[in-house]
Amino acid sequence: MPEMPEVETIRRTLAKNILGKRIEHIDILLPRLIKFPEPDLYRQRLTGQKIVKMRREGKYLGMQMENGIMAIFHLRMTGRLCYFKDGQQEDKYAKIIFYLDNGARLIYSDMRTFGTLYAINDKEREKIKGLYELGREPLAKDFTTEYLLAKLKKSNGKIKMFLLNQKNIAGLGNIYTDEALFLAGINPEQICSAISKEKAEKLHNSINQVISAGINDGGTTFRDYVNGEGIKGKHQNNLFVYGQAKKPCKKCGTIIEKIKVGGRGTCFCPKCQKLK
DNA sequence: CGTTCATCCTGACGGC
DNA sequence: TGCCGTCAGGATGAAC
Repeated sequence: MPEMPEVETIRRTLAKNILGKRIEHIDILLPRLIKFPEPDLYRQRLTGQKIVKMRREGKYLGMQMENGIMAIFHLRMTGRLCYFKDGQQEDKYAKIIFYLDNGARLIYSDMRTFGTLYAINDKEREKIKGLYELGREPLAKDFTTEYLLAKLKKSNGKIKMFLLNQKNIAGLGNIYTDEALFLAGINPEQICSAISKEKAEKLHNSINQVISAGINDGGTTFRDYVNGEGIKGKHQNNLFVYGQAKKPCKKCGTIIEKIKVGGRGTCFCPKCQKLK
């Protein structure tokens, strides 16, 4: 489940391997994953181009080409983008294959095929609604307590859903949302507008803390996630609540509960995260 | 406009 | 052993 720390780890591990390489040929095994432009034009825009920079915005991964085109990937749930050395066997869910000029391949694979791919110039950003509507992101200078508090005051929904909404904060998913709420001591069903300034400040710090811990651990691997070199993350060993249902809370020993909030599985400690 | 809910898809797992 | 239902979860678009 790639969230910001996972996508950032993929960005870094791919940059090491593919910057300066040229795409010689593209195999499109599942064309419907390419949302814009049409697959033929997608191939045309990227073939022969040199990869000059790797970017990331929220959970979107961007591969900047020398002709100004940006190849954008959103991995959704089970997408993977990995570098395969010459002769290395690809996995069975390979969907889009980029052949590079050193004999290696960059392979987009996806078991559940929810991922989305694009190739846009800088005037076409509105083609990807989720990208240009992204909120500010954790660890960024402009992600302040004031920004968070102002957004919270305007929301009548539950904090869990608020944090998952990319328009509010870019890059959080189910894992880091549950973890941040635990660290801040906030119940996932808490109504946003009722959250105090003090709690908002605590939440702001907790979000930054869990995201940087996730990046330092190279992401969280629960089932599918691997980085750009096919290696699993380590943050699954450092989780407080996500995936810990029926286990004792690491802070107070109370049994961690799992409930549904807005249709999403949600883990929390009923004692550390009391509803106010 | 804000919020909620079903939907896309495949595989793993539990119950019987 | 096999069949069925449920769950996993990011984003989108429809419905309210």
